[in-house]
Amino acid sequence: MTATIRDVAKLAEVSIATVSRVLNSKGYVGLETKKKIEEAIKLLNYEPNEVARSLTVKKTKTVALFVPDITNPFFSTLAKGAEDYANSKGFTLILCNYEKMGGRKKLYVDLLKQKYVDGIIFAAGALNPEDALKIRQSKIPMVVLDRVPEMEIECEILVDNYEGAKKAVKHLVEIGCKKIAHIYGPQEISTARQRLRAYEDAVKNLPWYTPSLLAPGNFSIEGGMEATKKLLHDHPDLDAIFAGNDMNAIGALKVLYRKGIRVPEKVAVCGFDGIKLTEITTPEITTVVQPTYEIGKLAAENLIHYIEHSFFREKLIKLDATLVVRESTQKLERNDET
Amino acid sequence: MTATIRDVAKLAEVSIATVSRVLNSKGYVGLETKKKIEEAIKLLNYEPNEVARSLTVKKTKTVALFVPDITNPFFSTLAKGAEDYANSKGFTLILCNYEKMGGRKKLYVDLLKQKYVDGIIFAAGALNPEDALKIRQSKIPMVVLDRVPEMEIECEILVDNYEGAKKAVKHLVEIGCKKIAHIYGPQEISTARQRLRAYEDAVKNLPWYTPSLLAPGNFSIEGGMEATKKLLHDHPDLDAIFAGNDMNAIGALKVLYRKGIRVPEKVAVCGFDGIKLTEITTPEITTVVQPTYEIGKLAAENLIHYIEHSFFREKLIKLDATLVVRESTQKLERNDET
DNA sequence: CTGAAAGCGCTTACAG
DNA sequence: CTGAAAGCGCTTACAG
Repeated sequence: MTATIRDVAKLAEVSIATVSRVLNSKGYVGLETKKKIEEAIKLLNYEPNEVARSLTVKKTKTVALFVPDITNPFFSTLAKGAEDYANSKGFTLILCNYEKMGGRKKLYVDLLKQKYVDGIIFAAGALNPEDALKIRQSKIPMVVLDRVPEMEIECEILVDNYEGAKKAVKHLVEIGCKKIAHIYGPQEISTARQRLRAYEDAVKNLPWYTPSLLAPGNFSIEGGMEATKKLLHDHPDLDAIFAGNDMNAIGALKVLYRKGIRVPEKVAVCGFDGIKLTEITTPEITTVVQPTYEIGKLAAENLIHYIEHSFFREKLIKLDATLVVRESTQKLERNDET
Repeated sequence: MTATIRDVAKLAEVSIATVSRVLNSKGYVGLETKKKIEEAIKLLNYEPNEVARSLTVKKTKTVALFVPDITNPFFSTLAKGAEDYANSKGFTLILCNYEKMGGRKKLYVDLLKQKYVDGIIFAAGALNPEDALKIRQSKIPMVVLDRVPEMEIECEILVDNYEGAKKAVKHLVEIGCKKIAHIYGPQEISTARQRLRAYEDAVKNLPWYTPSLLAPGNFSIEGGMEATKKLLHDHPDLDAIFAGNDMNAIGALKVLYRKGIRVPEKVAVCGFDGIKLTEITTPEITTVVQPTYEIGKLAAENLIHYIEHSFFREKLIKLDATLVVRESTQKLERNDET
């Protein structure tokens, strides 16, 4: 049916070992024989069988990406960054959603190991220590886009969530907000913890601060809506919401709009992540932008570098998040005209 | 290192052939021997090597999903539907973005073939006849979520875009719109063509209709913005926009808002697809909802059924799109109170 | 019911 | 510079 290396060898009148050498440009091959072999390859339209190759070299040029939910724009752009790079290197990317996967997660990793997946990228999210350990034991190289407590990771890519969040809260203070609430994300996720901590550090000594200005938003639109309702109920006079992520901010915006509370005049809103959606809402949302596509790309880049050279180029990559001010916090500042 | 079938055989004091039989629950195996083997497997923590297995059975329990852009919410929820199902069947899903892939597309398919990918799902988008043919020649089974001109596809999943679009335009007419523009999508995509045709059929005999009420929007937010600007320029009196997809509608909304044109009072807006975003904008967008997650799931389901049984359960699956009326077209109807 | 042997399509020392 | 042979870890007829 499809040609094999044996067919090529026969046609070129050489051994399969020699064909293999030219295929992998490895070891010496006479110029003449090389020509003959290349012709045969062309003639037969031969393409090496990657599965057979994988069986002997134990590599598949395949990496897996675990995300909590590909449906979240943050993760889909991350995925795109990773996939684009992987593809450019001849790698193939396996998508794994692990939200509420429960026991499946272990199985998934086992399956990947059985398939000789070369490496795994683990995006931020509930990678708890146990899971991490399990994956670690599988010996599959991984890069992690989140801090995993009490565990040495070979390669992490970390965005400075703390500083990013601090910038956001400071900004809100600077524009004159006097009662800033925070919708926090799942506390098993380190980024959510950092953002919360930055908020607390920034406001704990301010006169108006009270812990009831905190509400959980589960990093989702719905969660953001619930949290906002609760916050407004407890603090009708709040004048700003620092949302744990953009989805929360969008939820907040929605509730505020429904209640007829004007943004930013009455309540300013700031998000985190910098997903594209924040540019299309009305008003557009001020947010702390992460280099999301870049993160995905870097993750793939470092992982593939490891796969090909057996060492990580960088052990820890730190990136900054930058505050992008938009309409949702244009409260007191007015520089429309000069 | 890791245990192989040989280790299991040795420990259980049988041949590897017998181990293979219990592994695949295929062929007769004595109860006693089976027990012994199962114990050995447990003891050694043995897990079969899928790559070796693939080499002989020529199947990998892997499917690929081609999408133009995973970053578009429509495709990410489609991907989730496909991945969830694939995973539930022990399959693994490879993500392929093919937007502007150019020559890469062929290579990608070749690569997948070399890797023994069992099947491909091709989402709507620029699957032009040439590409389709190339893929077809690869003999990899595929399900296509789009109409491919002049080509027999083994399994297609089609949403009735024509009827869906018709419902949308009729709705706009019914609420009293007298000058309805349409932002159309890339005409190499059949769904875009169908939506355009439905619009034309619905309005071509109405007195106000003129072809300049059409503008291309490229199915993107930016494209929707451009188109809207152009339409407003040419027709300051237009009172409704039927956008080719939700991204276009979001773009339209944005431009209208910036220009201070109220939606829906002055201009009604209707989208297509039913991505989640349409629920979070202000106003919420009326749209023609496709069963997106379901489409992804059905695609995976039919493809995997084919892979496992060598025939497609259904050759053609037709689904309906339903109009969901929301704020952006609440122009004349008012049923807040009874 | 079970085993020996061939084979899937490659790569990799090892000789020469 | 090139080839014969072993091996990667399975499955699958074929005997028995």
